Amino acid sequence: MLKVGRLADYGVLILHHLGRMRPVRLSMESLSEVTHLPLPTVRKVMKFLVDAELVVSKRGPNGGYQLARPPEKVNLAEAIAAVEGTLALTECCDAAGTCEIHDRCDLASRWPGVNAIVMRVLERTSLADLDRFGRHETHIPPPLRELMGAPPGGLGRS
Amino acid sequence: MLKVGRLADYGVLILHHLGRMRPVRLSMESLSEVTHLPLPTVRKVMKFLVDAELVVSKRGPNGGYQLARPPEKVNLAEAIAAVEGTLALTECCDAAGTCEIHDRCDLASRWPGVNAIVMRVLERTSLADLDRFGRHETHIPPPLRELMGAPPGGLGRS
DNA sequence: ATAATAGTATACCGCATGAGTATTGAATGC
DNA sequence: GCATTCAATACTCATGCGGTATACTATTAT
Repeated sequence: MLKVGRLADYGVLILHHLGRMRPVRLSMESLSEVTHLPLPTVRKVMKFLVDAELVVSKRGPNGGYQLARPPEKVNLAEAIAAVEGTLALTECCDAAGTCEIHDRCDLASRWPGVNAIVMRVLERTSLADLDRFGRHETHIPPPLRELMGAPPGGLGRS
Repeated sequence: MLKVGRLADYGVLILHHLGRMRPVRLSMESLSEVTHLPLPTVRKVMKFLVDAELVVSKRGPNGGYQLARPPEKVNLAEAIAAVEGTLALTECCDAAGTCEIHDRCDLASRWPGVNAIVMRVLERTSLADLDRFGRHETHIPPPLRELMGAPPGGLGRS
């Protein structure tokens, strides 16, 4: 189903909210309330986000979390990766992949390319870009348009 | 981890192979051998591919499967969807979604937009395009370049 | 200093999902 | 009618993931 796990989804949701609230600091409890997610779940997610340095935390009374960077500078790829680890469409794409067929598979060398493209789509979509997506229209963030307009032969890094 | 299931991966592998062999007809047993996948697994996958009308089957002696369309006309989105059902990054994107937060979620209306873009990337990448992906370079299939509405004359790469 | 606040770290459970397998049935062609 | 090959169903099993509980540590206001 090509899905991102719920926790990662929650992560994006929380990051997005923190982005809108910046630079206000929000406690886990506040986040739990505003997102309607159970507190223990929020706890779990926040740990990932802190480890990934996407949010900064402060303890004590009046502590809480705030987005480490402006929302334009946080992309979906890193948000998802923070929670779920390396993004990999297939095992072939994962560094720690353990596909038994790998050696004899015609596609083992092809999947990473596909993976890279999907990744870039996510990389070039920021938390701020999310606000521009409506339910039915497909707004395309400028950085993405640029990506796809790249000359044949691939872009940038290889 | 944003992954596609193994069965779907197998599906693409098989479709790709059928594409290269077209219009030769291949039995499940042959497919099992050439892909190094267990026969029962191939059976399972083929059912999905037939139901989705991506391959046509023929029974009896000298029966087998062949790709229903030329490989340029079969894209990754439908290949994956054939095995895994509707592609949906999150529950919000799924028609049959049952997200408890949905009503109160800030992003419920935004995810489908992101989903749509990723989908298009997959839609515009055909089985034939796979051959153009090398391990380390990121070739972008022409239909994909065109997709994002790149201004005429194209843009320099980032 | 102390208490209240709030983040940090672990450890556990149960269920849903998906991978893999086996068996039996139906169609085709010689 | 018999060999061949696909079709359909049903089942097991393990893994992963979502969800939860609990105890601990750090910070700061007063």
